[in-house]
Amino acid sequence: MEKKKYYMTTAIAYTSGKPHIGNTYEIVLADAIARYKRSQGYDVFFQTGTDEHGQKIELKAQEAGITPKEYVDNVAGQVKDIWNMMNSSHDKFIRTTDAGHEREVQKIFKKLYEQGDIYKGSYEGLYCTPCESFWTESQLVDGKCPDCGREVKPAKEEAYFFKMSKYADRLIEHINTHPEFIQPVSRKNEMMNNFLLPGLQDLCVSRTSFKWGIPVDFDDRHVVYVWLDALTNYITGIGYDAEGEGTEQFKKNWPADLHLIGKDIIRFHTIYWPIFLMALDLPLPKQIFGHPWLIQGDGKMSKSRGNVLYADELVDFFGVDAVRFFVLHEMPFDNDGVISWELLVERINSELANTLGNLVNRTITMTNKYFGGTVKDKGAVLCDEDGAVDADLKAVVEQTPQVVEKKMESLRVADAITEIFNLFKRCNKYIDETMPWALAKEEEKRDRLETVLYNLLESIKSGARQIAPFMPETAEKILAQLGDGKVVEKPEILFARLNLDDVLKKVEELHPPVEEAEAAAGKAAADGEGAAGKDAAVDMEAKPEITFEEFGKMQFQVGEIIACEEVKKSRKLLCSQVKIGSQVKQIVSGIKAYYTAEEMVGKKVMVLVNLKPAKLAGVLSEGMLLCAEDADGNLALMTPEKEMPAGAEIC
RNA sequence: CGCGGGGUGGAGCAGUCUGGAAGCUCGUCGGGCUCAUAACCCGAAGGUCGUAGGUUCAAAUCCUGCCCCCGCAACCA
Repeated sequence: MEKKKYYMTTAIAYTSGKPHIGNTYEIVLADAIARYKRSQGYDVFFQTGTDEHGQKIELKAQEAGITPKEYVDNVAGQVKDIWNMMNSSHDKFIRTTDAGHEREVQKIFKKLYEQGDIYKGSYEGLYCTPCESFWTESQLVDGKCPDCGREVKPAKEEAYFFKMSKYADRLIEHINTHPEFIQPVSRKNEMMNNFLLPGLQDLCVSRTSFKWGIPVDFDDRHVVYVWLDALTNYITGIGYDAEGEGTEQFKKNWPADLHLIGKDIIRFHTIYWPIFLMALDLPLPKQIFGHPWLIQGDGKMSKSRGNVLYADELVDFFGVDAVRFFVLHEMPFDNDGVISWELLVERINSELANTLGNLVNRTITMTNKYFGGTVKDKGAVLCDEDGAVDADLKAVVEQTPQVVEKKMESLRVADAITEIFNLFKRCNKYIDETMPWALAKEEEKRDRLETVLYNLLESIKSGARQIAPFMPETAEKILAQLGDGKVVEKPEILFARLNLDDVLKKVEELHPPVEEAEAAAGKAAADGEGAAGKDAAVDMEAKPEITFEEFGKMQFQVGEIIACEEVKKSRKLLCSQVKIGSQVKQIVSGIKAYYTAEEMVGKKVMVLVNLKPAKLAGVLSEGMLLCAEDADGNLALMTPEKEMPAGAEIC
């Protein structure tokens, strides 16, 4: 019988920087699904890759003083390394800068243009020249540019648009008749209510404002804008041809069985992508799963606190499979999951070291101790109770694959892993129920003892084979240790128990949080106030040296706050009237969380006076109140240490 | 009225669509066991399911108002 094909993809990673653990989660999840499907006999093709065009990358490269291509080559290399390190078993890694992809995107663009789905139009809107941005009527603040507060004037910019509305009805119909199309289902309504039912706007599919993209071949001032470029990787990667039939591989694999993506881009995959496909007269993918995000549990992400988590560092600490296990097991189906050093250690100790590692270890030890490493199935039971216990263990072993399959079918990977671990827990319980060490004391119970160990070994092997898609290396190690007929003499510890304090200490050494800075700044602080020790110092990245002249450009003065109110519709802003000499300036500051409007009034504060005015939340701000900020973002206003009049220069 | 997610024993979550005895993991306490990585097994304590109403024989679950958190966007000037 021919194997059923299964084509799945991840989103392609945007190459603006090194992917962190949250990005890495997706590839691990995809890989687990791919491996599972393969184990089920599917002929899987698993594609991942990188999305490498766009203005942001152009800018990043410019900052780094290299070409965009050099920049993305570098990042794409990092992405590949991390994916490989995580043991991703992808069959293809596509880059949107691959020549084949670029050529095909041009052909697709042209085809859609020629058949009238893409038309040349213009971005009509209100243009702010200094900001080089278009705004709609509704975005304006007091009729002016929301960014800089200056005048805008009507302007047009040429652009290509895709006629979304033409296919909307067909898409709505498809979504309604294919309830499994969007996963989790809760997202379906969101898409329908927010975008489809109110009516789709045509999508702008080209840009002229930057160059780093795929040129529109018949109009090279334009570059293909991201979605048409990125989404099409799913078909170009397997050999789609806009002018022909495409490769055998394409014919075999399309439509995709699963697009695995983050919940943030569900809209693009469930609306734009299907519509593009309709326009190309291709069948739609069977399922799109918008997985939740992994978020950091221990406070805000902050480099100075060393809690931005990257896969390679976690792997250094815990090993690939422990990290794979954690992200797969800890991720709820439709809620964000939490990751932190503490949680990692807890899970690794409890599940991997205690439940699984220890089980394998104790089983092997007993097999060696009592039978020199080899046991056979003697089928011996001493009483009815023994029979019942054995039967129960076997039942669990036999049922687990089916339960796991059910979970995996609905993409509930975390639950599937839980089921497999229930099998291991059942094994631990079995040891307690049968008490091999007691059996070993009586010669006439030797056959029963051997039977017990045989059952155990077989059960663990079954569990190990099932855990393979999720923890491939571990599964292999367990099977190797249990051996075929003879267990190893000295079992290697699979997962050592970790001490949380040791781990945290090591983390701290790797990311010196405050200590070093404290030592450096310690002296200054010590003779200032008596409150040394407790006060954590803050380290920040050094900025380039400036000249005295540059410093002199900044005008600092003491200001007195004579009135202050909250900015409506804003969460962070207070708007103060600040008296500086004889004039009064209006200054908006993001300090609502730390000061109330009332307590602001009357304060003498340090003001940067000659900062270019800007609008914040539609309110004009004509300067800046200076604050000190600690590592947690707490703010304290700077005030003169002795009484000074409003307007006094600070120099 | 910007968009969205969430508030369930000390911690992290499931359960909510399809009302019907409040569950999982960790932690705590007590017990058992000693083959094992102070691991394993059993038991217990601990919850007004954010809050106020409503529907119902029955609400964590459905409806309405309110409070509080968190992302994104915006606005940390």
